[in-house]
Amino acid sequence: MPWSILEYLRKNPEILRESLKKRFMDVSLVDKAVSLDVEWRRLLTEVNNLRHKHNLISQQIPKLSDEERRIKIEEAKELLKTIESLEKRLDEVEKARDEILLSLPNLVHPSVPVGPDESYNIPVRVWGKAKVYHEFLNDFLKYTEGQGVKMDYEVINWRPVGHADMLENVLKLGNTLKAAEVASSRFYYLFDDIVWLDIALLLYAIDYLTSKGFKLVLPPYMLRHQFMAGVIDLNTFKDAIYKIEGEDLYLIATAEHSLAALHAGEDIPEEDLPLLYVGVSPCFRREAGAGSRDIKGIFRVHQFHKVEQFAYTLPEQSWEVFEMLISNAEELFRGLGLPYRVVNVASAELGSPAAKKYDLEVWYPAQGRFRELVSCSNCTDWQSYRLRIRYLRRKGNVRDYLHTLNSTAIASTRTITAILENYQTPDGVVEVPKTLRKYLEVFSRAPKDYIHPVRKG
RNA sequence: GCCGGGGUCGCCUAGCCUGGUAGGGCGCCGGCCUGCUAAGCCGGUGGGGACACCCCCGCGCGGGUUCAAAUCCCGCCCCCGGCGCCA
Repeated sequence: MPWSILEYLRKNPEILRESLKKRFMDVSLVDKAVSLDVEWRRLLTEVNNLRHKHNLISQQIPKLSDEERRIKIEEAKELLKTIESLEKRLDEVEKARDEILLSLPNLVHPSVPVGPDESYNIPVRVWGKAKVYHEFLNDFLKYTEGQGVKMDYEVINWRPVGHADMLENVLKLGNTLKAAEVASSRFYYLFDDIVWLDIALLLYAIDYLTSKGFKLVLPPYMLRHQFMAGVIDLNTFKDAIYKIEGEDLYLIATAEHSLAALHAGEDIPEEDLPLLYVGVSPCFRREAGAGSRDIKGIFRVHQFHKVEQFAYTLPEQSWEVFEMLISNAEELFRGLGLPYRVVNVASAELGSPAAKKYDLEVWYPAQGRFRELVSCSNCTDWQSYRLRIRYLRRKGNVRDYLHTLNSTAIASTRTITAILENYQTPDGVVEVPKTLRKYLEVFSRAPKDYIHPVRKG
């Protein structure tokens, strides 16, 4: 039972209340869970005692004479009626308790800034030299020095074209209007050089992480409800997840989901930990709560490709691995030459599974703001409890829930938008980041140095 | 999709027909013994509640029959083999 949340519920519910407060959630959930748990334990003891009585009678029956047997069977039947009604009550209480328990978010780590929205995110690091259009200079300084970090920049006097216009109207290598007609909005057709770019970005991330010892995985793109529910919370389910009609299958919104399910129900020997995986998959997202935000272009779409880092660790390793995952992501973006800041995400923006989250946000010169390209979370034992994944320590026969972590390595379409804004020149040409060239060289028709706008014929 | 075989406490396996407290082997943990190791012996090795004794639940999952289900019945999942279909 050493799931941290259940343990605190019984031993120190105040910790849970504090954590819910930090997330700006209803604290009364804890009190409900505590009283239901007390009631559950009381009923369980009562039922167990009666079941014991019934077992004793059952065991006597085969040894008795016919006459005595009839009497005992009647007695057992009477007892069963009482047990059944109590069991029904026990079952109800247990279901009610578990429903609350499974709806509780992870405990917020002490180092997480407390705040109701993303404006409370705290920048922890910056890298690179941002191209800042003079009209955006105030905003840029607000997001950097205004929040306590100093970032290198150069002021430019031409306004870059937004990524959506670059794709659709300047390079003419994407068609979201036709995709909207045949699929719906937030879908896209991409062509030629942008497709090569998508592939090269994936290869780049896969190459980097496998060379660091991560095990490469091509996972299932769909999961059963039971396993999906083990990885995400109800809100994510509602807003992000597509269901296959008529089947108990759900499209993954990230390889994280399949990678977390990879060891569901298993006990992993401690000497095998940490387990480091790099998954590559398409990601499907309903974006149900997004309204008309980022409706243009391919920044926020229903499907994209992503290379994902996933780790299973011992509880005492997870914070160290957490820093390792974000630094891997940072290294990838330094390789791409995209200027970024890393923020420690505010408590209310964490999402239920995470105890702490870093976002890596790249500077977008045409939009004049930082935008999230990487999300790195330590889910501690929140997912492993639901999926029943434990580590096994032979010394002392310890079996306990391990920690799971996940982080984007590279999400293809969003990274392409960042390249389109950061690598464009005033004449509409987009330079290909040098790191990607080795992954493009092998293809005869892939772009090598520049992506040029189509000339009007 | 159809037909047949199967799923037992980490692994292997007995029990199922003929209902009556789930047994054995291996591995692992702890102890005893021993100059050390090995062997040998003893105990433990699924979940939960009280945590001192103890008790309940657990044989792929979910129902049913019964005083009593690993065992009988129904539905589902997965694995193996055959047939069909297929990139």
